[in-house]
Amino acid sequence: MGAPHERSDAARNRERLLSAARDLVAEFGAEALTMDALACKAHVGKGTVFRRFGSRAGLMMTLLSDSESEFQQGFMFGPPPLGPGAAAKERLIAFGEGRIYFVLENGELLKAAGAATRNRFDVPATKLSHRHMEILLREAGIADPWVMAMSLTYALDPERIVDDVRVRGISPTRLTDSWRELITRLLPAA
Amino acid sequence: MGAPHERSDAARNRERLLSAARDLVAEFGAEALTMDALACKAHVGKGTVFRRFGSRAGLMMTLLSDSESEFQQGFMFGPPPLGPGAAAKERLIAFGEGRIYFVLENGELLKAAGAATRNRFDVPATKLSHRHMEILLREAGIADPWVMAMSLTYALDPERIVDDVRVRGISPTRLTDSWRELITRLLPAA
DNA sequence: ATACTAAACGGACTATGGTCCGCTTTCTAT
DNA sequence: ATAGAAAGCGGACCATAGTCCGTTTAGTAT
Repeated sequence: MGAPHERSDAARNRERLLSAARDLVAEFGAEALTMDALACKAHVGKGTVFRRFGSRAGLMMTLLSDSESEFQQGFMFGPPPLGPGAAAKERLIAFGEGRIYFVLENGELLKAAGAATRNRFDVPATKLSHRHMEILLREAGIADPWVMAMSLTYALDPERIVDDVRVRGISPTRLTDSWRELITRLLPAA
Repeated sequence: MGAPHERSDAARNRERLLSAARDLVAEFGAEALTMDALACKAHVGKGTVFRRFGSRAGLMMTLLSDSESEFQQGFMFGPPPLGPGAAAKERLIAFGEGRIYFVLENGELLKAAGAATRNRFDVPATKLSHRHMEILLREAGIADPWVMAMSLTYALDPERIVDDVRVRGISPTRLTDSWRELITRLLPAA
């Protein structure tokens, strides 16, 4: 990405690693991916894996980045009600619904990305989500949008959503309905 | 606690372990406590530590149980507005405030207890909090109290509260104010 | 083509939570 | 007091994330 050329061996190894990681996730799931197995499958030393991605969480974030930036495009530049053009309340409702389905599709990766991080707020996508909600909440007249956005961020925590649906048997619809009720009550009627 | 006598050696070791654990937490903090160090300090085998507490999370929960049950007493049997006697809205506000201060006092232990568990909802105290809020939300006419209580549970996540205050520099007052705003808007005016 | 340098490499090593299982101790029934 | 059974014990062992550092290699300047 930066100016200084990436060495050819580095580029080759990155491709190998990414490809091997995708294979392993596809076959055994993100939970089961170990850094040793990845290094081995990619025919690369363990040190190389960690230099490239920093940590297991970093690897998961890299793996996520495609679908993630697609979702981000949606709420930042896409059509209303998710994108700009609708009222803050409608956008927040759409955002939460979108996020819930996004998490249910990429749940394993997201959980794995958040788990290894000291505070899960370090996940860049989470920061961006928070900022987005903060702006909408400010627009809607919430007194302390930053803190309120944090409450909502945790309410949409990947672990929470995935476990509600997969462990505790709550249907996605119940989650989105409840989110709608939460936002509807939270924000003053239009 | 059940009928069958606890063997005297088991009882002795439990005391040793608890005492050693409290010492270690007091001196180095809960984060820094390792199971090996605990076993060593208590002059006990590592297997004994795990048989007694099951896991690191289990140990932390045991360490918490005193202050925890005190807080639980407060919201279940204590005086209003925290305890029974006040309106659901007031009780929820008081509950959140109490929980925030409780977490700030026992944050390390709580984080450690939640971290090692598969889903942090496994922490018994968390389950109880959830149930308490569920009941109050039902009383206040929320459509899906179980799910809404889960959203609020995550909004009060120990990791969130501790990191907001200690890492992101948010004052406890801002947290409680925002919680009050959240509940006030969420629940219909009395 | 050669020599040089900075980047990249790899895998042994560490830290730590958790498991396993053969040995020891306590309790109880006789 | 003795023997047998059940509970408890301990520490070697395993899995896995992450670090360290001596060695190799790709690019570059001459």
